[in-house]
Amino acid sequence: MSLTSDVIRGHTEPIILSHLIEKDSYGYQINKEILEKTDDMYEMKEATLYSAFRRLEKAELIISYWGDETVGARRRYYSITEKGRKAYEKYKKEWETTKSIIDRLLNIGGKSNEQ
Amino acid sequence: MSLTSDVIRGHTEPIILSHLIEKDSYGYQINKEILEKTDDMYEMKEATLYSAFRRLEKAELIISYWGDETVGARRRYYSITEKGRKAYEKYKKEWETTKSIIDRLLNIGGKSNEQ
DNA sequence: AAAGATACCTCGCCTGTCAAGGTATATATA
DNA sequence: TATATATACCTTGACAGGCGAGGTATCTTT
Repeated sequence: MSLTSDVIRGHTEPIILSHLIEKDSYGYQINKEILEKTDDMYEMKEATLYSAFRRLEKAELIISYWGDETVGARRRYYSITEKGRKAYEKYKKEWETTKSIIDRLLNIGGKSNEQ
Repeated sequence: MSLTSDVIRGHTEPIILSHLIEKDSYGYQINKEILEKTDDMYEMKEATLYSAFRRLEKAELIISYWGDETVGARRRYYSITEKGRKAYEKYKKEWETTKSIIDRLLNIGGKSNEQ
């Protein structure tokens, strides 16, 4: 594990949205996909994930429905809304800004160092 | 103002350290320099700044001393320690990792999209 | 005299993370 | 048969960092 929770804070929701943009999904699956995508460098804890689902649904960025599994444990699927897509696009742009601002504040990038 | 507090969380301390690497400084000055560096896009709130100073000093990443101003308000200067320099270098490396992981999780960068 | 800049500080609320605990189903293994 | 492991959901309560709101003191400008 590599990322601290303080650094990931603020990205939890966009990360979830980015998964739901590709396809409807459910908690357990998103959790595993994050692990895989990051080569185990980041694990979103279940409690964190589910509390984020609650916030996202309340904000109407996602909606949920029960899967019709006839076998195995039931799954609650989440689907991104139009509002969610827009929020995600906004988040992405903000992230580009964030990166450049933090780079500047950490003196990274070599831009305008001299003179 | 652009950065949210959730996104900045985890960067407050490295940002302060990056200022102190260049020169000893004090709260009010660091605060203004952050504003200038980011073209007013990010303001570190005073309460945030001072609580970070407390943490950093407790962790021995910085030390403080009173300036000898004979005029104007007194200033408490902060100086980065060797431990602080090392922590800062570590933070910087971690930030590079963080950026690439979040990029990946947000589907940014176009890397490995198509097999 | 009043306002604004410089400079410090604390208290207490709010919010997101997460350890710890729980439930239920299915399958593999000893 | 029991037990472990994987799948799948969930809640509670502690904790930590950000920050609004409030405070103090000095100096300069109007």
